[in-house]
Amino acid sequence: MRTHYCGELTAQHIDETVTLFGWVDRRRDHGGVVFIDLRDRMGVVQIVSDPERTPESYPQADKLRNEYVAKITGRVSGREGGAVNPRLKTGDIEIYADSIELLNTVNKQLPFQVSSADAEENVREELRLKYRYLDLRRSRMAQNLQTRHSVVKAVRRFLEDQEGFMEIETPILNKSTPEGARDFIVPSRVNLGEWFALPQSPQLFKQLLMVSGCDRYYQVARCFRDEDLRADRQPEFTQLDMEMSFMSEEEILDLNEALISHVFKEVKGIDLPRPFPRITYKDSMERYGCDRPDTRYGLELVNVSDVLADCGFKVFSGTIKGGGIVKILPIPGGNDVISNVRIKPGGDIFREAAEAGAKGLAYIRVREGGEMDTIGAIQKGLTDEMKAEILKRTDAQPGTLLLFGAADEGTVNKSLDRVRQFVAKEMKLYEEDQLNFLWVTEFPMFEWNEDEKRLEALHHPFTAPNPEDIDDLKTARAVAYDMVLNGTELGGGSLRIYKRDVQEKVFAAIGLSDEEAQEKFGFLLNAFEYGTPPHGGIAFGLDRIVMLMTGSESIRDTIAFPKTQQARCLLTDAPSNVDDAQLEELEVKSTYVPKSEEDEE
RNA sequence: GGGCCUGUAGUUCAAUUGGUUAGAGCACCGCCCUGUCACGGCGGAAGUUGCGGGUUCGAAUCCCGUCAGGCCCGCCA
Repeated sequence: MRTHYCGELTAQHIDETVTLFGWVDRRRDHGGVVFIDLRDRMGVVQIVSDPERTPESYPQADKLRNEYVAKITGRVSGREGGAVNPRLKTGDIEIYADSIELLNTVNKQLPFQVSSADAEENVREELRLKYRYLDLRRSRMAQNLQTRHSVVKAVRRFLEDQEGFMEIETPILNKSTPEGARDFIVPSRVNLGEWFALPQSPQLFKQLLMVSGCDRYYQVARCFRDEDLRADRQPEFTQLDMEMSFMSEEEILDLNEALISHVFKEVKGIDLPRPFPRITYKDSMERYGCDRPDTRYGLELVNVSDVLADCGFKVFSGTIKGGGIVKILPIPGGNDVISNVRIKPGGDIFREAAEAGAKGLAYIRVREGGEMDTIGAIQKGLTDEMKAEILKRTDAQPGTLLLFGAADEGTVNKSLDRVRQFVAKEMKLYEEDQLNFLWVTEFPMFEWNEDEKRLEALHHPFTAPNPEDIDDLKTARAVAYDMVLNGTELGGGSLRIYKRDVQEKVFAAIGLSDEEAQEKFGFLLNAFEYGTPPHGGIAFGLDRIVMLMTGSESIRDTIAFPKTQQARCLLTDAPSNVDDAQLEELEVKSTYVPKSEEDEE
């Protein structure tokens, strides 16, 4: 039996006889003495074998190669003087191998090097995913899985042991819901011609659990969305899903700050300052142009529409008269860092703005004494009063570069937000290890969907409207909140509607007829008739949290077996064809025609 | 659906910008070496340059198509 993990041995174990199981991370053969770095999921320890001190094990030690699997029994021995390896956690000790049992060999050339000594080498992700079992042996990925586990463990300890939450599983086979992302659908053999959908979130079930009196529910919940993939989006992902009854918004935010603080303390040893700062959605859009601002740096946007409404520069005044706005992104020190070439068409900063829909980027360079250096048309079009007001509002100092966005509000916000993030990254305005948490609150209930010419729930249609705004639902604020870390949304939630009449009004606002509402959500409306408690909740993206905590660039590096951007599993080659017999039994037939055959017809 | 990037030995990268036999580190195989820890030394094997077509006296390099992977837009309540 194994007595210890390789990576956990220390000087405390000196003179103990231990039995280890692991993989050969590296082998150094000196012709008489052989050193083997044996690795398991806890780390690496050095094994020593030579013909004089360990004659029994030496012939076996000679046969070991990279990634062979071995059982090793031996005595823990302290290292002395220069033999100590301070770079290794187990570097104070080594094991003299009394016996080495070779349990399995590697029979093919390894597709890439697994050893932690080669960790800095960037192996193609395609290969890593095909041989994921080898990739997960590598130290970085093994640590990511460990961190993920530690986060979940900390969440469970906090919610269950300190706060009385209960984990309850909700169904994977569900009724398909309209609104939101595309569903993955599953045919029912028992009910031919009918379909299940995989859950996009356990939203309705967790609300029904509140009706059931479960009071404080959580779940480590797998969710499915059949949409295109990104670095931070997989078709199946994991949410830390919570719902609680009889709690105010304030109490829910406080509990969740405590939860996240607990996780960072347990997993990273970091004490987060509390309470987390808050900003309303409205303020966030005004000051940052987005609803999940990165607050590690300033660069706040300044609205100058009222100042420039009547200015002589037609691009500004015309835009404002046409219902648009003009905002400034002031960049202190930007004059020295950002050349005109980069702001004009063809430049990298222009491109950032243009990709968000901006047609151009007007600019003013603030010089000594508040002199403004800019193109003639702006110079002439602005009065001295306007210039003074701009300097005042932007608090611009000599050296500050003012970038202007002039368009409809959405385009201005989107483009200046992009430029703001781009510039901050390039000017290194923040430290990589900074952690700026933020609550964004008071999201609007709805936004206008131009394509479908109707209101759409911004969060989801079960979100409670702010009681102050109940008279005009269409423009109402919701009691909804997002937790943001360094510009990434970690999670979001809301108080929920728990009265039938309010829920019906919200369905009506998004254009659901009574019949549709009844067909899709009748069970929920019905439940509201039987004593539903006031309740609310939140859901965190576990993959994203782990991504940020491990410094990963993609959530794929936090998931054991992720899909590629084409939504394929390179390891198992899913998805794949199924037998005709399987389809016949389900009375399902594919109408898909491969592209090549289409052309032939 | 769209834009951009990548694909060369098992692997990570080169290849003087279209010019001789496509090179190097690590891995692999063999020999040597008793204190290394990215051990060292000597030698060896290893390539349909993703695939298909084209331009050219000549293509890893240029063009077209295609496949795979990645980043982004759309999409993701």
